[in-house]
Amino acid sequence: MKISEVAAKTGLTIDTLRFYEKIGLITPPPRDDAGRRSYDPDILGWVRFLDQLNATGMKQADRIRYARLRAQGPATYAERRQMLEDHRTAIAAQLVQLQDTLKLMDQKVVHYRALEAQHIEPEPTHD
Amino acid sequence: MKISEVAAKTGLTIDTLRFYEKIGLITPPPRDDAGRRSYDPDILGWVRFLDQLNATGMKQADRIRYARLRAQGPATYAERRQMLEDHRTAIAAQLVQLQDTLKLMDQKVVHYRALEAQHIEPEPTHD
DNA sequence: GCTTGAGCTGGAGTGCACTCCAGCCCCTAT
DNA sequence: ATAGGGGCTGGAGTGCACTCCAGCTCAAGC
Repeated sequence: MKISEVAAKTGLTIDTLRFYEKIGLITPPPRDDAGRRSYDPDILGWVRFLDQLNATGMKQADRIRYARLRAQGPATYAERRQMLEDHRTAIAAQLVQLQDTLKLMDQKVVHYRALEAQHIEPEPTHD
Repeated sequence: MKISEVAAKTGLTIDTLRFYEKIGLITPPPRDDAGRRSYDPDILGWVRFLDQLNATGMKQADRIRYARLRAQGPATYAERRQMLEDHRTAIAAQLVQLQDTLKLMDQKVVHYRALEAQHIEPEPTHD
């Protein structure tokens, strides 16, 4: 796959893909005769997984660490599992925070509706 | 309350409190005779609320907009309610994302445990 | 055979949300 | 009365995660 295809299918920009490669989130793909990146389609799943870690608040440094472990193969299974367990814990904490705040939003919306009913805007009169 | 007390009770730093004032998240408190900020304890609830919006992904610009509306009083009830409803929607979306990823973490942890069982690290032998 | 467009590199720039600093003033305790 | 600590201002600096750019090469279509 060309870099533009990977960009289109993952939603990242071409610049971001190259940036991810530079910082070690993506292993450098082989190049074609003209020196252009030629990706294995497997990259799509990996990029989407990275995106999911991103969207759930994992730091770049940790994603890089995970990517490096992954590149080292089976010897790092335990360490990778530990990272995922830690992230699971972080997600659980975020879920609590979000649920609390969701509830608060609902309460406040109800509260504001009551306030709005009391505070009728003085309409411009034309009589 | 002195700024140091507000900082201690909210978890923000003194610098951050002054910064929040500068950008309009906090209305400038009255000053004592020596020109030092003297906060009404009500500030604590407001700061914690801001923190909650922050922790659930609301952008600075939106928090500032909300703070400004709040400072304008009852005339902005409807607009504030709308902002909270929008944020509620955003939170709901994040919840889905987090739940999906939580599930994925669990699956991957199970997967890694299986892989670990198959890949027994060759221990250094001393015989 | 030349233009167009995609891709390449190294490096500079951006936006967000703080965070730190120098140099000053005031109040309190010794 | 003086030394220390807290607070003040305006402005510069930081860290993160990209994002953009100049100037180049290469391959393909007209």
